[in-house]
Amino acid sequence: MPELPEIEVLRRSLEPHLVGRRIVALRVRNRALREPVATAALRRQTVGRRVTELRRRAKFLLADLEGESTLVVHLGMSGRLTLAPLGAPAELHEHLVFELDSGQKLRFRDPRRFGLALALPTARLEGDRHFRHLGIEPLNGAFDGPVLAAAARGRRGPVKSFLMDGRIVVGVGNIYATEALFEAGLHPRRSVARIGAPRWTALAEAVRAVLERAIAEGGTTLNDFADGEGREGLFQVSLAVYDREGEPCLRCGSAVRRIVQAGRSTYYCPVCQKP
DNA sequence: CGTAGACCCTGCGCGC
DNA sequence: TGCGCGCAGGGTCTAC
Repeated sequence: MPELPEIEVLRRSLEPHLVGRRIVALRVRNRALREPVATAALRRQTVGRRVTELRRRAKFLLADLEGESTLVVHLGMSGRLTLAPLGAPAELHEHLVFELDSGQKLRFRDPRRFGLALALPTARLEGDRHFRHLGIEPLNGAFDGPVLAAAARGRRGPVKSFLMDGRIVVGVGNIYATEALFEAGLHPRRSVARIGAPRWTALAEAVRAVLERAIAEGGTTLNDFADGEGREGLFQVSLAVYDREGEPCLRCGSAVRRIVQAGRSTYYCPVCQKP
């Protein structure tokens, strides 16, 4: 479900409901996520503490808590975090419930269970194995063409895989990698060894622009994305090529093509995006 | 070292 | 209707 824009939209929607609130109880209904939930440690580092800040790193949502601890949540493919009144009945696949002193509860629902929830000492976040390898944030000022070009030096392989490699740049998943390549006029199979400085700059700008537009539109709701208050995104109507196989390219009218790279669908315009 | 593929899991839409 | 198949927004581990 979620890439960087969806997590950022979720973060903004949850922020006013979580910051300043205290977690008063944690219910673990199913601990079999991507990594088994360490129930006791999670409870010890969250319950009784007030949320001081809600942040995002890559596709992780980070709730800093009193006492120098941070609740880390990753939504995987199908995860969802929503607020509900304390008395609301549990949903199917509602694995974790954080009860708040506001009379609301924060529910983590994830049918496929590729998601993740853990708590870490705030100071140890960056060194933790989940964060250690992460690359640059694409909405940072430091992200630009030369940064991409430098990261690509000595590498081979298709530019789409490069864009989706979190060790290079974080938060860009299958939808937004596909869209950014269209916007930059780059064929997804183009080798990173055959991209020059101007194209790297165009690509960095395309990544940033696509992500920012998606955030402004509330994210992309293909099936089930919603923010913390259940609002769906609108960016799917702005998608230029993703999930549009056979439909006309919005720029030139050619039929959009679909290929599979590293097991994932890629869509592109055979005219606007040259190999 | 870097890259491709399998795999984790459930749900949905499609064709038969 | 019901069933099987392919596919889905992520990440990690293994085999080359």
